[in-house]
Amino acid sequence: MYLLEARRAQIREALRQAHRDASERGELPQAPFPPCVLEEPRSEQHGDLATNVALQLARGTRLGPRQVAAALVAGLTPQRIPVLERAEVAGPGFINIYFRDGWLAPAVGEILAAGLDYGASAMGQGRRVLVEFVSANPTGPLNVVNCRAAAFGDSLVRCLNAAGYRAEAEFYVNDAGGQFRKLGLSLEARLRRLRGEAAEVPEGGYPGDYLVAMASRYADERGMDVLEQEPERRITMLARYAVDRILQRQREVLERFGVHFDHFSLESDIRAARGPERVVEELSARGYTEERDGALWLKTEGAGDNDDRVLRKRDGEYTYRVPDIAYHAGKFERGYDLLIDIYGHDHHGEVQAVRLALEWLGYPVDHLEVLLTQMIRLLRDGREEKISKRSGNFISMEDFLDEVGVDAARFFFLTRTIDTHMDFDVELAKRQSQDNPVYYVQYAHARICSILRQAGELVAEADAAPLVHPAETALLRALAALPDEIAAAASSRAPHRLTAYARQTAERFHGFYAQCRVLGGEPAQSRARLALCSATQIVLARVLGLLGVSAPQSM
RNA sequence: GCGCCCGUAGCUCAGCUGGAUAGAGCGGCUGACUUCUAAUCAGCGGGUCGCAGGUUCGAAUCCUGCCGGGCGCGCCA
Repeated sequence: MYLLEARRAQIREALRQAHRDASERGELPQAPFPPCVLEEPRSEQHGDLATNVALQLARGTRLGPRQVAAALVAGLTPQRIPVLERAEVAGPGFINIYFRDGWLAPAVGEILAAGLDYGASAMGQGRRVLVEFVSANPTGPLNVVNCRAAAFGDSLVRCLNAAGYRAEAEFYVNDAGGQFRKLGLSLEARLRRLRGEAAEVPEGGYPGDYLVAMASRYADERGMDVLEQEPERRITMLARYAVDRILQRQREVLERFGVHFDHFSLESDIRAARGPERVVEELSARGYTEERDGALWLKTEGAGDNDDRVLRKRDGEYTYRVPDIAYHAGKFERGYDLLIDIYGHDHHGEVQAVRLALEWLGYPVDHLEVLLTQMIRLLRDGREEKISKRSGNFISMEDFLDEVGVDAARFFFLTRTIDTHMDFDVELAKRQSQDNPVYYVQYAHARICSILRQAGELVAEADAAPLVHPAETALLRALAALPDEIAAAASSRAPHRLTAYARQTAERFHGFYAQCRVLGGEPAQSRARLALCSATQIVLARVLGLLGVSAPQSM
């Protein structure tokens, strides 16, 4: 158990004891002891930890909160909590708790012992989680929107794993259906133009330049024979070729971005396994479908959706949502305890229908969490640009990474919650990449590495007791908070908390650095500060690792 | 019209699931390098938390209604 957690548990137990004693003496009414939240007050004048339990307990009684607080404070004694300095009632009934100097020192040893595992917890209890994200159509290069989802999803997976879950990352590939066909047709048109025919990219197809380049490459590699094939066959062949190429390129960019996927699931495999047929048969057998106007509908209206949804079109084809449902059914069958989907907010209208279908198929939909990333509005020098593969107009992830850099890009996206509607000006982002806070954090890490190099000796363990300077304790406090931060980032699905934490920790280190000389001082103090530096280096490297950002040894 | 999301400093955004005096970065202004990396530090200025009600000891946070914006509401994905 980490330091802060141990202190909280100790205090909580003492308060519970005090509550029981006071109840027996008749000072407080008999009532269950509420969940007692102990947090770090915003102002250090309010102590090292504070709680509002007394305010909770006083609710619904005739007693004043301060009176309740006083009864509880009586139980906070140095006998029960050796490190306690004092506890007092404050404001409307808060209990503020002050510890003796040096109470944070043990954190240093904890961190040095744990190394880069520091902050890991068993919160997730080994539960298996599948996180699906990006899942971009394999019909064009990835763009900045995918970049945001990639940064978020990848970091979330890392946080979950650090917090005791067993999380895996999955990419779903829509390599079948209507868009797949249109990709094939678009490539065909490019190939024909190459041969001098006046072919046009079909309506709703993909007019982007990347298919022009791909057509030349195709011709070089395989010639034009494909154009003599039967229409359906050549469309499929070309689409397959294009998807393979594009997916390969997507994987390379994601790799470069530090985003790792454990699984790629293909829609074509799901179709080959007759997943869509099975879904439709099962839903129909259970009475959730209806034939109407030559199509087959899922009866979602009135069940939480504002309309019925088509499953099978009049032309006999399945709508995209059927393989989607089959895919999710398959994910449940694969034995995960929790499924997390990360989609763009433009897909949110589809979520309810898929959830309903899965529920009707008997799957535990409360184990399916759908997180929606908000839209990015793309600006270029203040003017709006439409981002769409189909319009062929977008900023590719590759270009973005070329111009802004991997670390700055990841940090940039991870400072925002996924709920913000971002106005994203590429020119501005490029200009500001020099000012990106990521360098502030990395610089702190590099500075520490420099000190440790010069110290020449490895600090394995040290007596951290001499750390009493305000800048030292402020830094210690930040280091001790990492386990809480990781747990919170994982459980609230909010890895962006860690960018704020990283920045704050770096800030405290820079402050410490400016005020406290590490090398060449009094030996005991110097050793303690060296240990503190070492612990800080571990914490920064750990957080940056969870964010997918590099931790340079020098800058 | 209906659904989801957003509205916090000049700009870009946090605000730990209801706590004490609302924060950061950038931009603006002052200072600090013969000492472990100045990509740093110290300081100044900047706010009717969109508006109006409600819930309670206590609201940027929860509820309702408005106003403004984004995205959905395809037999496209």
